[in-house]
Amino acid sequence: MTSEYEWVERFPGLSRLEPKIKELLLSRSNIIEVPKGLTIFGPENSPENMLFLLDGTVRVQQVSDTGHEIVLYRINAGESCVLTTACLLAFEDYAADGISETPVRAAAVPRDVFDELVAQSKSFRDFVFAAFSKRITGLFQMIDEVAFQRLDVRLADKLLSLANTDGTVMTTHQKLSVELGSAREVISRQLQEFQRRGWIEQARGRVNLLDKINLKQLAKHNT
Amino acid sequence: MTSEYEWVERFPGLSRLEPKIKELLLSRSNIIEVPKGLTIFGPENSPENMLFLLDGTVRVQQVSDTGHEIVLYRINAGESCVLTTACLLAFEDYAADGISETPVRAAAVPRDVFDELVAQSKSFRDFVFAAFSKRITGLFQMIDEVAFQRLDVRLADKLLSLANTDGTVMTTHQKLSVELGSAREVISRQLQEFQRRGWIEQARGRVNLLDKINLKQLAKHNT
DNA sequence: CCCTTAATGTGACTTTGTCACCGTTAGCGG
DNA sequence: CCGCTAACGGTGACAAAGTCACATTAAGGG
Repeated sequence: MTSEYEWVERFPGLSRLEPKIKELLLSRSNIIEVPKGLTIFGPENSPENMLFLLDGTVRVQQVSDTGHEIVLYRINAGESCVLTTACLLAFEDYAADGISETPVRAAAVPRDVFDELVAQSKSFRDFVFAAFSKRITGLFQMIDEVAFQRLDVRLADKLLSLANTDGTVMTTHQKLSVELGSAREVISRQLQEFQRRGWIEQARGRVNLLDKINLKQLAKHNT
Repeated sequence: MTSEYEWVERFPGLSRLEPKIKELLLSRSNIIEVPKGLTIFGPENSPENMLFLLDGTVRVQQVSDTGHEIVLYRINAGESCVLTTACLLAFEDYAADGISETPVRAAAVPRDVFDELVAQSKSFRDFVFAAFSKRITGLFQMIDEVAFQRLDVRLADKLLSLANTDGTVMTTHQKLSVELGSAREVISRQLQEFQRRGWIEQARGRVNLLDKINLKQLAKHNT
């Protein structure tokens, strides 16, 4: 089908590539499918390919030697694993895990092809560095939040960003604590406080956002 | 003098460059000198050049909108401002400040030359991505530390890494708090505790490390 | 030598994290 | 359908870290 063979068009930064480059990218990449919940890359199995996500999302998180976990960022459809790529090109150990949060479809580009593309195409270079830039800016902001932002603010923000269109968040307190690099009990208490204020409603494994206005009001000290 | 014209040799990753590429890098770069304490790049003045540090160190830090500050990393002699470069190539706002911590001498490479080098030289690409990789790994570790490590551990670690050969750290409590993204009072109290244990000795604007063994013992839960 | 300023000290309080433990609920195998 | 298990969430007591307001102390310039 068309969408498979012209996946490049789905990437805003890549659609302007020189035709010859597009050809190369398309011919030397493989479409792969990954079921939900799999560790796509991590310290153990360092990736041999750069991935361009066509469908689904990959959650990148880190496990501390203290046993704590924290979500670093997500890769969504239309984005690529640039940070992974840098590490795989540099033969450095990648310190984080990439886990498919949904079923994922992606185009896998071998590292030598990646290198060739960087060499030959200015547009591709721009794409790569722009992606880098975006991620790094994100990491800087994350450091700021973890170090200085109040937890209630961060939680409100995270709830809003994880919410479905109907205002529900299908997750557990435990998972929320990993999102923020906090502890489960702390999240539970904060959610209780939000509930007490009538901003949310809770069920096992789900949070319903009742008052997005106030949540946004609290969260806006952030974004 | 020789050192000026052959600065490339000082960079382990660059000395193996193709002679033609070295030529290009040397001929199209300018040696600049910056006094101590200047903001070399930041959100206001985004850099037009990629810097290769020949002498001195640049401290990269971030100012939160809450007024808090935190040191992200340092660029030492023999290293380059890759993250800055990514952001300048992508025309993104760089969220952090780069401040010369000492007098700095550096080779400045304009962005178009940088792009050309990336295009033409495999060795240069490897250098760039290796540098990226190192920084990103560092940022990941930093997130881990800020989120999960105890402050006493982090402080001991930081004192050891900032210490002079004679075991003195010339800095204030305020500056130490910025290093760790903490508060001055918290640092003061922690240093008092170290002093009570006989691990350090304090003077205004200086900390003397008396018992590095125990400090390392505490810090080793880290590194 | 005074006087300004940066550096440090301190107490009271809030927020966040930790630990140990509890009851509840969903899901699964028999 | 029952009972078991593992995941989920609740709770109190405490420790660690951050915040706020203010006091005290050195250093260095005029």
